[in-house]
Amino acid sequence: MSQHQPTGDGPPAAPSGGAPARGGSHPGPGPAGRGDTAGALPRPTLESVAERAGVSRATASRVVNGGAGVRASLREKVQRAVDELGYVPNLAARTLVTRRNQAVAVVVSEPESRLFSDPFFAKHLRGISRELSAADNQMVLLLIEDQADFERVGRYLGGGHVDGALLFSLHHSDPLPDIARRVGLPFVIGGRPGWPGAESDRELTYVDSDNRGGGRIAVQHLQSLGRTRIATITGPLDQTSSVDRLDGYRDLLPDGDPDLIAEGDFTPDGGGRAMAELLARRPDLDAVFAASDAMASGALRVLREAGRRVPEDVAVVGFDDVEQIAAWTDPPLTTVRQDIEDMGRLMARLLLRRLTGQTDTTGRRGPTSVITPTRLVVRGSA
Amino acid sequence: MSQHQPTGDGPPAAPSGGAPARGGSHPGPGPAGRGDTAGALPRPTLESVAERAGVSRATASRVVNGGAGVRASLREKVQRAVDELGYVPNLAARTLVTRRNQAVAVVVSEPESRLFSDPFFAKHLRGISRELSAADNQMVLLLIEDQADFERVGRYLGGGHVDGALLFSLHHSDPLPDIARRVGLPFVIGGRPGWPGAESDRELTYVDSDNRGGGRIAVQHLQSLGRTRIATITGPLDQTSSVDRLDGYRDLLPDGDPDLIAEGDFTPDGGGRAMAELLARRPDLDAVFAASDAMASGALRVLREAGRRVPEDVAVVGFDDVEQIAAWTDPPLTTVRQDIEDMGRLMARLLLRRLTGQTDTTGRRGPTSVITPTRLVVRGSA
DNA sequence: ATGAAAGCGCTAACAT
DNA sequence: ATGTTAGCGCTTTCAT
Repeated sequence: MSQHQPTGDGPPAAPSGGAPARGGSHPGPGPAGRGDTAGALPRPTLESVAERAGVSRATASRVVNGGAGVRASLREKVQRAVDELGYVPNLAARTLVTRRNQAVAVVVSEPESRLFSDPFFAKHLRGISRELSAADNQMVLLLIEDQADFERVGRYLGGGHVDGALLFSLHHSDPLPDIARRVGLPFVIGGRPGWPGAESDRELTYVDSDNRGGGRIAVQHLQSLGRTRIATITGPLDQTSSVDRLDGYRDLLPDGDPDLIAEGDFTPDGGGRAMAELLARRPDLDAVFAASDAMASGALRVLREAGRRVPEDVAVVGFDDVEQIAAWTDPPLTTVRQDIEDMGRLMARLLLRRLTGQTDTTGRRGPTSVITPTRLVVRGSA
Repeated sequence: MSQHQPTGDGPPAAPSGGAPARGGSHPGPGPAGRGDTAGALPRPTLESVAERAGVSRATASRVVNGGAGVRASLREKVQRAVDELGYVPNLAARTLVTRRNQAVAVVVSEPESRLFSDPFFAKHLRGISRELSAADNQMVLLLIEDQADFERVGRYLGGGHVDGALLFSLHHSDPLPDIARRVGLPFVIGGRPGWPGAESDRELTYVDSDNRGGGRIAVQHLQSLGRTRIATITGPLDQTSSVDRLDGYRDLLPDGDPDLIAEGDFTPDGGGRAMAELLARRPDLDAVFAASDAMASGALRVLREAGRRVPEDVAVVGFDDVEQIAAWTDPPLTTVRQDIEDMGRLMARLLLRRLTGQTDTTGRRGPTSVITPTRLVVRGSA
C-alpha cells in the first residue's frame, strides 16, 4: 500500500541509553508529590478537592458545576482547592451518571477521490467545529472508507460515546441513518436525503443548499450570455445534490438534447472525461455547466487541449465557489456559490438544539430542515 | 460573519402539526418491550445479559471481552443473550475502571488560510484515521482557530477523554506540547519541533519528512537544468518545515544572493506576493523553488502575468506533490513529493505503540522519531 | 445551604 | 471455570 516505509515499521531498535522511564500506565499509589517529570501522577478526584476544602463531595460537585446554591465563602474555598490541585473532572464518571457526553460524531462517508480533491469537506468541518465548540461540545470525526467501516462506525454510534451525529454525503443506500435511528441517536443530515419516503419523514432533519435553484442560476447566466447549446456535467446521480442541480438545469432547458448531459463524479478527472464525451457528441456546444468547481477545472483543461477558448468559444460555469479551485483556474471560474461553512454551522446548531431538549412536553420540536441559498459569482469563465 | 443566515437562526417557528414526540432524553423505566419506534429505550446492561444467560456478571463480562477461560456452552449462552438484547457495553463505565478510552485526539492548529487551501490536512487525517481505526481507536479531531481555543483544547486533553494526542503544525510558541506533558498525556508531533532544546529531548516523538533533503533535491534539479539564478519562496519561518527546506536550498547555494529569498505563508496568495517581490528584486532570475505547491501555484500565476514563460524563462519547482494542485496548474508542477498520508499513519502507529505499553520494565521504549524520505516528481514546470 | 448515601455499568481481584 | 465483591469518580436525591 504505502510507497515507502522508512524507519519505524518493524519492531524498532531500542534507543541507545537506558532512558529513565516516564512511569508506565500504572497509576500506582505512589507518593502524591508531583515529582518533576515523573509521569502518570494520580489525578486528583473530587473527593480530594472536597477534603482539602473541608467540605463534602456534594458541595464540591456543586461548585465545580456552577456553584448555584453554595455560600460564597465555601465556593471560594473549593475553587482554591481546585486550582491548587489542578483538578479536572473525570468525564467518564460524569457521563456514567449524567448520560451526557458533550460530544458529537461527524460521519463522512465519501470515497477518497472526492474527499481529497475538494476543500468542500474541510469547510464543512470548520463550520461544524466552530458551532460545536462554542457550545463546549467535542467533535468526533468518523471517516468511512469502505463497507467494513460501517460496522465499526455503527458500533461506535451505538456505544454511547456521543450524544448525537452529523451525517454527510449520504448515498441512496447508506445504512447510517437507519443505524442511528435504531440506536436512538439524534442526528442531522447534510444534504437532502434521497431514499424513498425520506422527503415526507417529519423525523428527518437535514441541511441542504438550494441546489436546484443554483442549477437554474447557472443556466440562466449562460443563456443571458446568448449561449444556446448549453451542456452540463453532473455529479454522481446517486446523490441528491447531483440530481437537484441537474433538475435546475432541466427547469430552464426542458427540451434539451440528452447528448448535452454527461455524468461526472465530482473529481477533476471525472469532469475532464465527461467534457471529452460531450465534445465528441456535440462539437458545437457553446457552454457548459459543471456541477462542481472540481469538475469544472477538469473540463477547462480538456477544453484547452481541444483548442477551445474559454469563455469565447465555450462559456463555463461551476458550482461551489471553492476559492482554492475557482480563483485559480485559467480563466478564473464563474460559479454558483454555496456557503459551505455556514451549512456546517447550521447542521451543528440544529443538532444541538435538539440535544438541549427543545422538545417540550407537548412533543413539539424546532423546524426540521433548512435550505440555504445559492448565488452566482462571476469571474472570467462565463 | 456568515454571509447569509437563511432560516433557522432565531428561535424557529414550531412545525405545524403536533408531531408525536420521540421520547425525550429521559431514560424512563418504561416497559422493556422494544416498542416500534418508541424512543430512548433503556439500554440493556451487562447485568441484564448475565441474568438472561443465567450466569454472573463477571462471566458475562469475560465473554464480552473475548471470552477467555469460559466454557464454550456458557460462552454461547451469553453470546445469545447479547444478541437478543442488542447489548452494547457502556463505554463510560468501562473507561471509568480500565482508564482506557480507545480514543486519540488529533489537534490541528493552523490558521484558516492554509487549512483550507491545502489538501495536505485531509491527507494527513486519512492516514491517521486508517491506522487508528485498524486498532479500534477513535479519532477525536480538535481544531484550533484562535488563542482562546488553546484553553478549551487544553482542558479537553487534560479531561481524560483520550489516551493520547497527535499534534500538528506547531509553531515555535505553541503551548500544546507543554500542556500535554503537564497532564501526562502521551503525544506524537507532526513535523520537527523547533523550540530550544527540543532537538535533544529524548522524550519527544515526532514524524517529519526530509524537508532539508527535499530542498536539496529541488535545487539540484534546477541546477541540472542549467539554471544559475535560482530563487526560493519559503514558508513562514516560524515553522521548522520552512526553515529546513530553506536550509536544503542553502546547502547547494551557500553563497546565494539574499535577494533571491522571499518569505511566503504557504498560501497561493502569499506565494504570488513573494514571487512579485523576487521579480522586482532580481528580474534576471531563471528559476524558483517554492516551498509548497500552493505557493508555487501563486507564483505561476504571477509569472504568467509578468509575461515569463514557464519553464522556458523561469523553471519552477514546488513541494508536497499535492495532486489537486500540482497536476492541475499550467504547466503541471514539477515538485518534491512527500507522502503525507504515510506520515499520518506513522504518527498514529508511533502513538499506539506507546499506548499499548511498549514501555517494558527496563524503561526502554521504541525509537522516538522518524524522518520520511522525499523525492522529485517531474512534470512540466521544470 | 450542606452533608450522607445511593448508585450509574463496568472490570478485576479474590474467593471458591 | 465461575461467582462474589469492591470499587472507578461522579451526580443527585433525600435528609438535615
